[in-house]
Amino acid sequence: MSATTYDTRDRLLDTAERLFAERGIDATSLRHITAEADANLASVNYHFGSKEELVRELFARRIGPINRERLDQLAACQSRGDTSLECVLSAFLGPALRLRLNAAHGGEHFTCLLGRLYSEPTELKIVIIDEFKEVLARFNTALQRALPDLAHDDLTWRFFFTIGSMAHLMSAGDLLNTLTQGRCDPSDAEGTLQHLIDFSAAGFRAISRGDTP
Amino acid sequence: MSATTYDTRDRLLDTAERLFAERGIDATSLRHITAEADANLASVNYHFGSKEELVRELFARRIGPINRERLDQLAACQSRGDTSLECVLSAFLGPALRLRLNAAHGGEHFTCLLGRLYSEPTELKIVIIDEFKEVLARFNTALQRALPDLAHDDLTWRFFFTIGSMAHLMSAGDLLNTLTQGRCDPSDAEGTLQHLIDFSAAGFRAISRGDTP
DNA sequence: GTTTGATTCAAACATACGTTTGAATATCGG
DNA sequence: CCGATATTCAAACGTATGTTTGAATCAAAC
Repeated sequence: MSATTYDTRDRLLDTAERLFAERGIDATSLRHITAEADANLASVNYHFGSKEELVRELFARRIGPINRERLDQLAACQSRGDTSLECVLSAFLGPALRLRLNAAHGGEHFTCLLGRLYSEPTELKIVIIDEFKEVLARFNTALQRALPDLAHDDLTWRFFFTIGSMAHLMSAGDLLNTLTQGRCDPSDAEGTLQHLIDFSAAGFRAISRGDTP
Repeated sequence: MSATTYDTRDRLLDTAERLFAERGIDATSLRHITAEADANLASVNYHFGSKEELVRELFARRIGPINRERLDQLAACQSRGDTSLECVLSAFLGPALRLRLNAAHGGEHFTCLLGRLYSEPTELKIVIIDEFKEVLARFNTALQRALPDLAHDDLTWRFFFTIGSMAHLMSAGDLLNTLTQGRCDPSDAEGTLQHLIDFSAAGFRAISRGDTP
């Protein structure tokens, strides 16, 4: 493979990522992508085989690193002897929220795509969720250790709510920024993370009236 | 307009709602909708003018009632003298979460669509958000009244997180049900509402370390 | 029973899509 | 410089989409 190969391939991936985030996957045509990437229409099928494979590769190249960073940070908490809820939440939420800042790696557009994935009906979701399951399991036990008195189902509900807040932040964060005229700015990853951890940690520690009376 | 008119129109709306929820709007063709609704292909354009108008009408017929119910319940809290955070949250979240139960009105499929709307790039969102803005403003002041000591920006962040949890529940609630093998079941609207209120209310009441040190 | 208007229907239209093809071009080891 | 391989390119293919059309069917009023 020559240098040009990688160039076109990566240009296609980056352009597709941006356009998918802006207009949605279905609504973005290969002609649109290749036109903006200064590539030939056939190049997508040459380099990836099909549009679906392009999408798959696009997600794969980002999701792996995020989940690895999550597990790394969780391990760092534990080796540091810090089993606090805040540390676990930071390990889970931080890598995803910081994606927005990785403009150098083009992560800015991907956050939106990833946030939207949770609610999209595509079967691609199943592949992603599968890879996500191990991370979910690990963090579940870490959360249980941080909250030994919380009923297991309550923990599941609250973890789900936290993921919802995170996903909403990723997919609709720009809307929040607009509506508040910049007063709440999700592109400040550390401040956003702090806000979300404050909110979520308190939610996790709430006294449950749900179904354990 | 004869009775048959309404029949076909409503059959189209209901079928479209279900298919859109299952496969997404873009991925659902008029041929698929009309075939499944036992209607002619041209009937969509006859009754609605275009696919986009069908979508618009589909959202309009559900969103109005939800927001009206929200404001009604909020007014009920206030006339009852109950200005508690829980009452406000219940007024906001309840009508949306209960939609899933309104199988009689076909609301079950719409929750998924509505939840997804928050993260979809369609310009349809702008129309919906506009109608949503007044509701948002009313609940914002109600929340401020319930939490007089909370900084305004903190309140905005936390309201946003709450909406994220709600949206995630609506669009991906089935996933939670599957992953927990039915232990966490979002189709039990009242139980779900209680869980979410517990979580969110505690999050609202958290001591902020965000940007007001 | 005929007329009028609303609704359905089969067929066609134009356009856009993802994919394939086969020739042209670039790249690089020998 | 040559030959092999990798990449680009313009063009076409087949299919699916949303929309339009004009005739056929229906319902009810006169």
